[in-house]
Amino acid sequence: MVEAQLLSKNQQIVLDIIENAKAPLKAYSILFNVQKKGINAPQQIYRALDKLIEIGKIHKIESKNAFVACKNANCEVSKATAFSICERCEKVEELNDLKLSKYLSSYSDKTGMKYKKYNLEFFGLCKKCK
Amino acid sequence: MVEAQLLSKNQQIVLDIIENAKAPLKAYSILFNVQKKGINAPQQIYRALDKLIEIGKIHKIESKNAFVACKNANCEVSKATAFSICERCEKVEELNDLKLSKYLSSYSDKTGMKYKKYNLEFFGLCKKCK
DNA sequence: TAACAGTTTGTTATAATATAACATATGCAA
DNA sequence: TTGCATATGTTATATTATAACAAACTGTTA
Repeated sequence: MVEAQLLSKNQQIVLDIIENAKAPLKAYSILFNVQKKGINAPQQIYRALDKLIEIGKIHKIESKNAFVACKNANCEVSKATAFSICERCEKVEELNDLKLSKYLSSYSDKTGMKYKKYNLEFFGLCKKCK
Repeated sequence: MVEAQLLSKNQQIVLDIIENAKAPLKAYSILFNVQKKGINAPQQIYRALDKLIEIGKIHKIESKNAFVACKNANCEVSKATAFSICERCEKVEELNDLKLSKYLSSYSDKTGMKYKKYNLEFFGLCKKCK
């Protein structure tokens, strides 16, 4: 059993905001939302984000420079991530498909290079936007 | 048969630089390299990059904000991209694995959402760095 | 040819994203 | 209670990307 990670004050504030958001949040939009709580500088946001990513609590959506909470229970480390992104409404869902993650985690290319980590982003139209 | 796309002057300059580079290039590093050719502003670079991406001549490595030439002959549109990225030396290779691309292109998730496009980035250590 | 639409270019300015550097404070173990 | 790692606060700056507008070029077609 692994201990639950204790978060610092700023880390918890940032995580709460991301977890309660309905869409991926950008760093500066997080910043504007926490200025009432005494966080004033981008550094404070980015430091919290870095830590939260490191321990797997959130993921960065690279194509959007935005951050989402991890939906996979007890995700301690982010090394295998896959997202579904709607190109119209910008809705983002983390995929949780064991078959897909097994396939990709065990993937090795022609040169025999083995991978420790991957990130996959799918784009299309979600149900509502179709 | 599809006609080869004719590139404008700036588009060709930017493409040449990216094609001759051994690693992904960042927009501003491209800019510094073409100032002798009369290109002075980021807009000119980003416009060329946008067009080159649109027609599939180059791809953006999202995790690095950098650009590489497409290695797949006659790639007209970028809708299925996969890269191998070395975390030590930053070497990036475009994967060209028909099995992988078929698997991902035909992937549909539990909700039945179908995807038009994907981008996959694998991270690890390349042969040299292992 | 002249008028036109579409695209590309050039240019200045600014927005958005992210990190450097340094001083101080806090938690906690030896 | 000292020492160390981590977290915080703060100012400044680097990096990445887009807005907005005017001018030039290209290929139609009236």
